Amino acid sequence: MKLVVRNGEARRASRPGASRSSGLNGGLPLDSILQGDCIAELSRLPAHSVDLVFADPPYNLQLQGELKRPDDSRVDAVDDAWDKFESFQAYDAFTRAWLLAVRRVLKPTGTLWVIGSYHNIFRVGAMLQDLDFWILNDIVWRKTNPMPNFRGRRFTNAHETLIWAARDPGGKGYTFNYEAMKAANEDVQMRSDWLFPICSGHERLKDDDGHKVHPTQKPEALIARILLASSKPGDVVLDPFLGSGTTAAVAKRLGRHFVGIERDSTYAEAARARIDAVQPLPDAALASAPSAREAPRIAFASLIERGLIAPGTMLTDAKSRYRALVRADGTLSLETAPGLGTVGSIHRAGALAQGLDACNGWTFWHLETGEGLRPIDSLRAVVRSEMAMAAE
Amino acid sequence: MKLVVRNGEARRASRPGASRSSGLNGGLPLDSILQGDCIAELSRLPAHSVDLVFADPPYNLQLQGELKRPDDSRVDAVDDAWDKFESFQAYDAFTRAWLLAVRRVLKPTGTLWVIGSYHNIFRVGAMLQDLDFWILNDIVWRKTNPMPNFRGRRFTNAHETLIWAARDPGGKGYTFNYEAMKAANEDVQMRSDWLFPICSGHERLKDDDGHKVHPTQKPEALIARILLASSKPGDVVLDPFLGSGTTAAVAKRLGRHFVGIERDSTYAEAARARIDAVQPLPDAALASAPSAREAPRIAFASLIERGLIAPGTMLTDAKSRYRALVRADGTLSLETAPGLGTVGSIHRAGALAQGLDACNGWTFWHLETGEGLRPIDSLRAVVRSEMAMAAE
DNA sequence: CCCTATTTTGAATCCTTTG
DNA sequence: ACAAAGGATTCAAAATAGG
Repeated sequence: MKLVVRNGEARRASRPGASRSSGLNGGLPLDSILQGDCIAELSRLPAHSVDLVFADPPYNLQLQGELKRPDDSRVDAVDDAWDKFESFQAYDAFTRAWLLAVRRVLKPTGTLWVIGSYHNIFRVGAMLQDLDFWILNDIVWRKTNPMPNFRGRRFTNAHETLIWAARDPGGKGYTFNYEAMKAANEDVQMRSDWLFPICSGHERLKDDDGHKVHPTQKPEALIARILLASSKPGDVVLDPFLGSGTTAAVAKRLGRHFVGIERDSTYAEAARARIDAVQPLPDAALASAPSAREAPRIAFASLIERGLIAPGTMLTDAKSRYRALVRADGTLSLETAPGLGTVGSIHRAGALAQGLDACNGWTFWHLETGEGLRPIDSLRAVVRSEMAMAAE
Repeated sequence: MKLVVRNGEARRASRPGASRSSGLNGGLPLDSILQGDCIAELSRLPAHSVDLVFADPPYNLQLQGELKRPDDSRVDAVDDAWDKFESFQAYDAFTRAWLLAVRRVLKPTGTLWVIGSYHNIFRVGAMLQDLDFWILNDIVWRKTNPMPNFRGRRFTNAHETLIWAARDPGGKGYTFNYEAMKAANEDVQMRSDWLFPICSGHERLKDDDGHKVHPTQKPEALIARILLASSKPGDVVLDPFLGSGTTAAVAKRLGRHFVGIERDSTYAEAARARIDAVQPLPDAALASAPSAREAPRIAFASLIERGLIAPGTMLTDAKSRYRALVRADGTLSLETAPGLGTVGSIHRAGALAQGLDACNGWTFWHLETGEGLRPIDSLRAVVRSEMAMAAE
């Protein structure tokens, strides 16, 4: 029997536009929790319908009896039935099954995130590769406050590993919000090692007796970085092992749709209540950092058509080593190098001038103005802002 | 044909006592490089004779085409034949074969370290588990200066992964120098995430043309931490993929025996010359740190790891009344006071020397430089600024 | 010699759209 | 499908060059 727990808040919070509304979407039950076995539930969903999967599968911890702290108190370890497997073979078969099911529901441009520890992550990673997923990064979550090693027989296990993979070999077309990640990291590229505290305090779900609802609840900050890095507002995020609902709660807050699958009714119920209480961020707070890649393309010729630059104008590079003449059709003619191959696009001409294979002509070529040399890219910016004004 | 390259310096530097002398030891060719295929060479060695294996196998990078930097310069990729495999299956078969061969030569109490990237480490880790090795930790080497992601399509790949495993399930009896690691880490447990620069500068081996001898030479600081953490002086350290000889050079410096296996004659020859030039540290610099639970906080070891101060260096106070020897694990050994309790952190050693209860070792101990005595605190400032740069 | 500016380089699975 | 073209993209540290 399938129980679909719809989230009322998610519906109320939905914004206009088909891509942002909740509910059934081509057979995909948006913004809801499917209670049941993840492989069975995944197989009911339409193929190629999900943008991002985040999976926190059982770690298969294989703990050897109970662990005590130096003061003889007992460590509350993960000993739930769902984390037990008879053998590595059994764990591999389970991993293979859910990965294949995930693969089917993923869009061709979709990506998968999996988190694990050394107990299981090597098996998951190898299986991913065997199934022709394409690893994009492995990410290390460094914990600011890990559990110490009580016996003093190993290094403090202070991290967990995430794998980020595209659905298909050579994966192209996936979402990576490079500029946003860079901006969030002091304007240098975001690295593969992330630092976050473990989930505790108010964020940690507790039952009426004050016991933690789920033994391995992940911090929202970790999931938020994942969604902000590799999905867009309105995307569909699926979590096949929803647990306490962190993925869904963060997805809702960040204006992404979610589909959660959870077998355990206690977890599913706690997740539903948690998600209902989430207030989505306003659109303005979700606007992504401007991406040069996604900006509309402008043909150099259109600058001429708009009168921003006249045919016959001479362009130079920043150090005035090369010169090129602007022609009426939007091509450049190199002044210095005579003969064939001296005419071409701004990019081709820049490459030819320097003897390189490639060149971004927008930033290479400059125009003499009253205030000195300026890159022709500044003219492109003028066109883009004019287009933006006209569109409103 | 087997060529055994014996290292003369290693013989001359050897100390009295069977466990520290070089040469054939029950069939184990100590302190030498075996030139040949690692599986063939391993199978010739006596079983259960090695304490520690460090392995840096081919990563199977599977690079697609050439990559250029934004300035159009070409990235010098690892495209050597030894890194190419036909398929994951072929790589797995190779991995299985060398792991089994390593397993045979390891003592029952021996441990194995393997380093890799996401291209291969998941397969290595899964195979380790399949072969009944027992994973103790996975360790993340965070690079202070990784190569950036030039196309802005992924997170900067800023780390590599190491797996530390015992030979047998439930592994017992292995060496872990807990106290030394803790003392080297500001008196808190050493974590599973380590920060080191990549190998460059003077440490990087270059040929007569100034080209790097080996494309993937590892930093000595990384190997030193491994040997200091998980081996004892006099132990036998084996590297089945010796390459430029980092493992052997560090082992010799730290008073461990080494056995290196390398197929490529150019690499083997470069390694031999490198190892010959290594001066082993004096015994006094190697004795293990005392198990003092309440040792004072120090970060002194990081100066050693970063090469700002060499093990074996003599420190004095500002008026040159007391002297102490710097040891590889970051502790000091007082020269004047014989007997027990003369080894400890820089603070403890300073207090002991003066007969006081406490002492700030950073300002007490000085280093002779060309410009006179300088407090070691001036070196800490260097590390602090580096760490501040690397921290998030 | 020093100080500053520029160039080089490192285990990398590194693009997208149009025709 | 494939080929061609547009045009977007780098951080830390060491080595080298210039003043």
